[in-house]
Amino acid sequence: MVKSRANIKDVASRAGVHPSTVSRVLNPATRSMVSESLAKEIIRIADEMGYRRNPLASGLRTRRTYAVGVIIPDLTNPVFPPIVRGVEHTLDSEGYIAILADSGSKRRSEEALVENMKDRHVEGLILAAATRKDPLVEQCIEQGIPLVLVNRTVDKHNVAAVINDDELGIDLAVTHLVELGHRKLAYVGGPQRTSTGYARYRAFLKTVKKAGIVIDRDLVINAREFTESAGQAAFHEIAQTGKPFTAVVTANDLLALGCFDAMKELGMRCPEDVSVTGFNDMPYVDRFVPPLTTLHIPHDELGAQAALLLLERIQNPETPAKQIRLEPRMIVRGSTAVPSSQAGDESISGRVAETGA
Amino acid sequence: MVKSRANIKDVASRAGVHPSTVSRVLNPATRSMVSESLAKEIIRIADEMGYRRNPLASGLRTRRTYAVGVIIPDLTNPVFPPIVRGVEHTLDSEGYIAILADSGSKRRSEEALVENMKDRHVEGLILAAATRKDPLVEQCIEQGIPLVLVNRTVDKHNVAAVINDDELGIDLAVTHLVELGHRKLAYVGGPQRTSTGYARYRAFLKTVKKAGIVIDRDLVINAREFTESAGQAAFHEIAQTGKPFTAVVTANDLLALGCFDAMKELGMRCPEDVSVTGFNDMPYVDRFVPPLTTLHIPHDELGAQAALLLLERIQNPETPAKQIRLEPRMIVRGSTAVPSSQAGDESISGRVAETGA
DNA sequence: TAATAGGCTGCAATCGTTTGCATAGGCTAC
DNA sequence: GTAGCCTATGCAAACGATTGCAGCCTATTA
Repeated sequence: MVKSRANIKDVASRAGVHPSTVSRVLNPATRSMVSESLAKEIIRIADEMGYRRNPLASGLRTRRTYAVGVIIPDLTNPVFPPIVRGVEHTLDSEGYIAILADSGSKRRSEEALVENMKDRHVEGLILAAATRKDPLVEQCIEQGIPLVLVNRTVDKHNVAAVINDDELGIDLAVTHLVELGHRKLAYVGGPQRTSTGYARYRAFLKTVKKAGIVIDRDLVINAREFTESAGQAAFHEIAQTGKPFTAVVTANDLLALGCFDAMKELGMRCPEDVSVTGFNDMPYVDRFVPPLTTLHIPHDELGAQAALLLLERIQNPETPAKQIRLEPRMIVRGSTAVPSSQAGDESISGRVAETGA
Repeated sequence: MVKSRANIKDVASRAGVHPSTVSRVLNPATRSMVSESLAKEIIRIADEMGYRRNPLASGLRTRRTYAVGVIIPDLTNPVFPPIVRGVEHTLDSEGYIAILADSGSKRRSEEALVENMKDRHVEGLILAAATRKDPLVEQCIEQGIPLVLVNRTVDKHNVAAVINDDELGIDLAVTHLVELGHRKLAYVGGPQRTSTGYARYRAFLKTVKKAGIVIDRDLVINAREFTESAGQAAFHEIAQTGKPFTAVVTANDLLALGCFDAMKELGMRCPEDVSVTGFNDMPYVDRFVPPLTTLHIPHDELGAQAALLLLERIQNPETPAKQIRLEPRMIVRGSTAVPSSQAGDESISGRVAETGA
């Protein structure tokens, strides 16, 4: 404000050349057009004068902003900060900035946010909260906005995304429980409108069949939200069937926490009565009682890869829409254990009946 | 990219007027210059054509970007997401965007980030990680960049900030403990280079004196970082003195968690042997063992107020630099209790000696 | 030695808006 | 009826950078 920076014209007149020459020197792609000695001199002068390119002017002319929009459903959900950080660091190292929008409060629709981003001429968009059939995603694609999904994806395969390998994750969890000796498994899943909720649910059914275990469908509940209270309600619903189970696979740490809550209310102990696995490895789940056995997702990496993929697609819009799947890692903690000998029938269903009545 | 939006010239020619007239109509401040009927007609046409102002062109001319930079030390520290969310929501509702930068990885210095923001012509800056004497802050002020600190502030009073009332918070914690009957208090503080670390430390000494309690200075340790391991180390250091204490006031939840860890290592129980208070009320501290008694800070509100304050200062740079202090709220949970009768001397120091040897 | 090629640099238009100034009416007032 | 004023609009110059095109100068070649 006080004194505006030197502009390209200032540099030019100081160097005794035309502004266009300065522009060419300062632009790596066109630098070779200018004789080396002059280029060096101009660079020296520009540095000396503290010249910095004005991105507004430059962007106006070139229609590039070196900005991408990042839309997050809820930044206070501990899954997203590391993703955002990964995205931001990667973007920054490539000279891009991240315009962050949290669509959390329903005050504003995601459409409005995307519209806003478009107005700002972002060069691409990273969406962390797509649903399986997301009209917003369709819209972006139709409009030709480079788009990368992260964390969740859509059913159609023609959109770039960086996600977790849900099937592998569930497989690891189920295998872990089976190896401990569990045979009667329950499942608390997430909303089927999300790719994670859906994929983990499908994976559970598939993995379990592969392991030769027959699942009682009454012990499989998909919650409507990935929240503690939804997990709690789901566990109660499962317990209320009175059917025996020694372990619960959940699709998300928060759901697992909800299960903990429900178990406490029902007087059940984890892992003695029922083992529980989570998904995500949120911060501090190792400090809960019991420490949660869960699947670690490299969220930073998810974000970094998403940013990279987006930049690639910005460079070359014809790049086919890759789907990158990162591997989760099983973290065994205290919420899973060998099923207790008398586990199963009477002990659990008895307790439940007691409380449920 | 496919088809570029209608621009002001398109709208003008469709309306049969000069672009400047359209510009005036579309700008609330100059709308009254144009006859009402024509204005209405132009607006209709602009809407119909889906006209959207090009912020690059507009910004180039007006030197406004409606963008502010938000610099966060580490987004994965649970304190910051709600702040960022508060900031972002408020900015958005005023037509501004948030350019987020996480200075976490030391790869890039904060100076570089600020420089970057300046290059991007942000209209102001929100800094969440100032130290008490922050050269960066000085630099921003010198350069006349509207600046608001949030979460932490600097010693000088001429800079706008939205922070927590640290003194009140510590007062609440100490009062709570004293009311429970504690007299022998220890303190685990944070880095004195931060305003929070410093203010809480000063507040502790002051409050304790006010309460007529004499503090053994060996039981007061300021950790170098606000981390679990630093808290753990500090607690060990305190315990190693062998001096009696029944409660520890900490300057931060992470430090408190570190104390939990150290106590576990020393075979001490919380709250039976020693009560612990935290500061921040991070998510999930209610699920730890024991659930942490701490001070809740309205972080969203902190962020929202900071954004508001910044916008105000952008509007009118002459606005005096207000410091807004939000009140923390005491949340009593399981980590504090009445001191046990035999608490203090032998029991604790005995245990410590045992382990420490 | 003259023609030509090619490498450097300058020229000027352009990106889309904004805004000080000019001007054309219509109106009031004398 | 005309001078003067006010209002509504147009004009054109910015804002700062980029880039196709033109032109100059040097070097190469015949």
